[in-house]
Amino acid sequence: MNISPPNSSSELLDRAKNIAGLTIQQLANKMNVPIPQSTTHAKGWFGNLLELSLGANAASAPEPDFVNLGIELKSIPIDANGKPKESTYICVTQLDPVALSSWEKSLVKCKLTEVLWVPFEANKNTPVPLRRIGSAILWQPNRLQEKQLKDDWQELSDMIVLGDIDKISSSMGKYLQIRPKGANSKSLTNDKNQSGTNKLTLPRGFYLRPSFTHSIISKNR
DNA sequence: GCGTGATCATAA
DNA sequence: TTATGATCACGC
Repeated sequence: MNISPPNSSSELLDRAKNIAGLTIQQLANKMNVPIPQSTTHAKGWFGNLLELSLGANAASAPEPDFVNLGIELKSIPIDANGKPKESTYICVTQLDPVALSSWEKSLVKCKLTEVLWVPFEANKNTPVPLRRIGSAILWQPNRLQEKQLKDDWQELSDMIVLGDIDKISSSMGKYLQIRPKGANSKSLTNDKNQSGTNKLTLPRGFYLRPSFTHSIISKNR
């Protein structure tokens, strides 16, 4: 089942409203896709189902899911109290001096310009098919939120530019953190920011802490 | 390997 | 219980 991209943000919101309240089973049936037995080996499965359902471009390119609208789609697992269970992956940590030169040019800002958050139940006691999809929230960072992200981004980016990427720990950053993002701990990627010759390092990505995403999905409903 | 979609698993 | 560091699957 193929769904064309929405032509406007309101059309996108309408589509999201139409799937709110459905169980994962119901949405999977609607899209005619099988539900995995376990999410252990299908970690991004629900995110992909959501993309299909709303008509996102299926390309795995470093750009928003709805290119024409500049909107990124994020599914977010929440517990019974509506709190995010996990941090939210945003994008890879680019190890390129140009990309790290300013917040405005960063992939993080590009991805977080406007986001459609789709919360869903993820209680471990609820079988995956019975978990329900929540009400989507179309969000743009306010001035405070953008400053919070920018400050963390700046601090972390400065370290990378200075060649201190191996000193970065996930505990750094109040709202935005950097964590490993690779096939495994042996994965390597080229760090172009080292002084002198290039050096290989662990690939990493930017993530939003649960406290930040919680403020987004709780304030708006 | 890179970038997408993320969650898992264990240490703290 | 929470968060860090590790890992899974896919297209190219």
